[in-house]
Amino acid sequence: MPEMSPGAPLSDLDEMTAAKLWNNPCWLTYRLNYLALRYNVPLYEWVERTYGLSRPEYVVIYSLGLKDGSVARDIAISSGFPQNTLSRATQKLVGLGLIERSSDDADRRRNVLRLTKAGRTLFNESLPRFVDYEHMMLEALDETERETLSGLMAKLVMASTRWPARIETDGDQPKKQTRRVE
Amino acid sequence: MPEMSPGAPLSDLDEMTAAKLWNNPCWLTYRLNYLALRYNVPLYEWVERTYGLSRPEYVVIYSLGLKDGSVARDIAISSGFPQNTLSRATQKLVGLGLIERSSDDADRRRNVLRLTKAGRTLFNESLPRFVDYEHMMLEALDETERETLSGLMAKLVMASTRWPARIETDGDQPKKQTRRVE
DNA sequence: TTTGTATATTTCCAAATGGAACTTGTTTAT
DNA sequence: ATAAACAAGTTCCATTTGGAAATATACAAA
Repeated sequence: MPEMSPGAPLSDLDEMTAAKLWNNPCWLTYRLNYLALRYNVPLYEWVERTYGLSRPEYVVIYSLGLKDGSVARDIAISSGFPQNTLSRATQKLVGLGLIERSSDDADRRRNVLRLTKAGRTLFNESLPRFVDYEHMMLEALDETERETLSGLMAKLVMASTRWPARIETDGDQPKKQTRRVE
Repeated sequence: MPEMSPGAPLSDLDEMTAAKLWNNPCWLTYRLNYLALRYNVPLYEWVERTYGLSRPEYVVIYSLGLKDGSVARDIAISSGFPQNTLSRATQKLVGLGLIERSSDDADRRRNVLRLTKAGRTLFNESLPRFVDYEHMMLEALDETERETLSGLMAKLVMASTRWPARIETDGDQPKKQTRRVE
């Protein structure tokens, strides 16, 4: 179990953040969440301010930018947003003329989603902000380190299909004395 | 810019997830979000089911478990939840007898939060689930790789204090043709 | 002092959220 | 074939959320 206690540069972190980073049995997952947050918050705030789109709405645009002609369910699975949230998001984006929806002839339950010209333009125009911010994050590492990090994270992702999506409750004592109060 | 196209084991990923993982200019941040989600969803669902506590409520418990005697603001900064959400969470936890709140005599704006015995018990009892899940995630790596990953993520975290919390809008064209429709 | 600014927390409220039920279409089993 | 099970998407609605204003305290400057 690796542990790091860096010398100087944590001075500008508050004590609790420092504790969560350097003195946390779940070092990996806290760092994952912390770094994800540092990225998501400024970028999605920028999207909201610039285009008036919420995070799930932009996620639809981004997802179709990477793989056009998908269905809402694919976006739900790959993004973690629930289907009804994405249903609302696609409705709004159709209204804005950023995507179009056409039902799949082979299976008419499926609504195939595609970027319109305007949607593709928005994607092309906004993507560099995301890429630039990520590049700035990676400036802390040299090229070799970036490749190492990419490889290690890829290993985790590939292993992730074997991780349980649900944690079972202990069969024994229900132990629910704190449930339901109010 | 590293890129990975692993041979076999992505077969059980759907196509859009695969595109986001292996064909995404923002490989780092998508993997961060993906791995964080894979961890957060099952664990916080388990917490809700087992203790009836929401994610921000449990975050308060966890934060105080790592650093007791903090104030709500420390938890907000280190967790990313807004202060009013944590204010509500602490109120509920006080009502449940899991934490206690006492105003700091030196600065009476500050409400110092501490775990009660029951809160400490809940923390001690639940922590192993989080630790075990993280250990399971790390089984994909050997000890050397874990240390490398820890070090690389620590480098990013230490650099993060220099990342902007807000992305400025281009001074030039306002370009807001998609704002406000409905 | 007094006045102004900053900080910690709470309250207000309009909007977003997501679980569950529902609709429509497809597949499987008998 | 027909019924049951399943799947994609939507709607309903009670709850949660978080931005912004309000409150209370502290600190700094004139």
